[in-house]
Amino acid sequence: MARTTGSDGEKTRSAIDAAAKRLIAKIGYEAMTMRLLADEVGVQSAAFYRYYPNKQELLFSLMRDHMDRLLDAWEYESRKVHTPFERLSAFIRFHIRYHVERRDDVHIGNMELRSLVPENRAFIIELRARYENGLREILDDGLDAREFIIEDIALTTRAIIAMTTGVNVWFRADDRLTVAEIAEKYVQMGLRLVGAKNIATTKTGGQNVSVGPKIRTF
Amino acid sequence: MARTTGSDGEKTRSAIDAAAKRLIAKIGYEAMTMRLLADEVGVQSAAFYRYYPNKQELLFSLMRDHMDRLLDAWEYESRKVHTPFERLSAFIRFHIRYHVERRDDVHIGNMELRSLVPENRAFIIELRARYENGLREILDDGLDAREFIIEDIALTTRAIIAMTTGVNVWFRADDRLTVAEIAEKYVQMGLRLVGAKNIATTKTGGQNVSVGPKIRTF
DNA sequence: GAATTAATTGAACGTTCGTTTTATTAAGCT
DNA sequence: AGCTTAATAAAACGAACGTTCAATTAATTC
Repeated sequence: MARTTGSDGEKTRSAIDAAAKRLIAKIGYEAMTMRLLADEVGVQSAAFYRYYPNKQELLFSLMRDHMDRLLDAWEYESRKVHTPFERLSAFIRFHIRYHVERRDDVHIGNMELRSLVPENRAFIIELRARYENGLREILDDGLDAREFIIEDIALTTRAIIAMTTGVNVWFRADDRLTVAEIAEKYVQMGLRLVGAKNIATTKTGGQNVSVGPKIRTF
Repeated sequence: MARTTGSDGEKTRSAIDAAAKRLIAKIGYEAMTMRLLADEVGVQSAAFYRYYPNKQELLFSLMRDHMDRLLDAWEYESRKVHTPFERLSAFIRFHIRYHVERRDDVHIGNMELRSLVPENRAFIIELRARYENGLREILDDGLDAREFIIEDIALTTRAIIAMTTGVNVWFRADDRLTVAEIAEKYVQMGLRLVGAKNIATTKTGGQNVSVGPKIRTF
């Protein structure tokens, strides 16, 4: 046999991308063999090489595309907000939602950096730094405007990124909380972490009521 | 040739363990071939099978031993502190220090869970849950004693774990801050995250001075 | 409808994988 | 000194790896 009826290059390409994301996220890049990938797509493994020169280029392409989309999405989102308080809230909300909705992409981005050859790895790391800088600028501005209390901006940036990215590790769609609810709780925690002015933290004060809906708390 | 002069089973075993930790942390379990491992140790790959039945058992052994040591170390450390405030501070300090000092172990523990066969994976996940429970109990007690303000204990537990574990991702020994200094900053952030009573968060109040040394702040 | 291009198969390539087998030598014991 | 056990080397195993190649058929173009 050879070309199959109804075969279409564009469809096959996106089928390869989708299958690769699923497989790499599930078992890892090294563990995903070209034959496993081909089976998932429903073609022979040789068909792959019409679309990518090799396995490494597939991984790099998936990771770069993901980072491009992430940066674009945040740039778009960040235009809507202006005060440091609003911007930090928006960042955390955006980060958690986007990451939970694109779990495979994010998981691959976090786990498979080491599977990239050095040149490709450096490229992706640069994009990641650019994304983190978005948060750092918010903290900087909040500090300048005396809206935040932060001892160490670099550390706080990393702490917020790590904390919010961590949601992906344990989140399951059937959890007791929706993504939106979780995001709001993390917004609260993030604001408190930077000592945002209008977040009460005394025992009696309770939580700020100006942000997010009332949510059940287990 | 065969047995080499000066060869010693115990020494070879620990040489294998040490080399495997380095290699797996660096390039990943799947990417570490038995020949790479043997080269790192300075033996033939067949020698490995005197010490482990197969590659999987080596990974499982490394991960289980690490978790056992971690649990023991925290149990020992936790006996020294009693109030929720002290206990949370001690946990964060311990977690960061221990994790930074055993980077390879921790990195393997976080990255290679998926390389374990299901039975082994379940075993390690159980140990991880036990460790996280240690933190959860502290938050529980702090809430009961009205020393903490926490909306959601499960989420806050995960946030603190993620935030502190994240240090391992970026920490380098030649950074501007020592491990101890970083740990203290995270203690501050952690305490603020749970609204610990005697941590000031008003703009004028500045940071709590009762915990940790004064440290330069970049 | 013939020629061209796109998409894929099936088989094979050489290499490397984890592991096993067998032989050999060092160390420890009596 | 002779025997036993511990520790390794060297070579080989079949299986699986990423990738290539030639052949073949579907779709498109003229």
